[in-house]
Amino acid sequence: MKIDISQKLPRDFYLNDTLTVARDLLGKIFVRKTDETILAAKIVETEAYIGAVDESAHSYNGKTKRNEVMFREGGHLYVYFTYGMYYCANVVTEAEGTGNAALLRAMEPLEGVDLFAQNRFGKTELSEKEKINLLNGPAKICMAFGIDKEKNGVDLLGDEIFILDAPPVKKSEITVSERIGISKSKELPWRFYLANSKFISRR
DNA sequence: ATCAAGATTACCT
DNA sequence: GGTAATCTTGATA
Repeated sequence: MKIDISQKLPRDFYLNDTLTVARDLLGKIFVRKTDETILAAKIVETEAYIGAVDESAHSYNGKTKRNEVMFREGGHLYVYFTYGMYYCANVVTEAEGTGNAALLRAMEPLEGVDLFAQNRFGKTELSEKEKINLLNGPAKICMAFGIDKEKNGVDLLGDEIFILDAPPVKKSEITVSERIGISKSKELPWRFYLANSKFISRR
């Protein structure tokens, strides 16, 4: 696959309404580039977190040292540590100070599968089940891409981690549901995924 | 100062 | 289906 950085999503994409950005991220290509390697995957599942009204958002009770990046201008990467062992990555949305983001929940591997496999399982010969399991969860994405607290706050308009545009996904291919793994504001239908993807975190 | 919860995953039966 | 692992954060039970 050719990585064409002229296709990088512009700042304006991230400044839109959070639910719109979360939905429109489906089908886009998440990329991490280093000197030696390119890792790329298609986003197939996201969730929106909106601080002002959403009790489950980290930003609900205002800015803290942990969630400071969520309050930056849209287009930054918010990485947090949870359960004592995992990282999860979000795309910050809307204007500076709003405290909103879209959680990256699942992706389909495109480029750099051997490195994804090495980072996740310590080997490159994978079973069919392991291939499906490379990126089908928020913490798995961070393991496979090698994303940790060092990447918290990275600007997605930079050259290391960014998202490439792709043709819009048909509305009929998108399923909307309640979010996963939260205990508050469960009823909000803010999870978006590609209904026909094999790489969704949970059915 | 203390402590419960946590935007999860892997492995068990 | 169920639960252990593991530790930072932030509210103060």
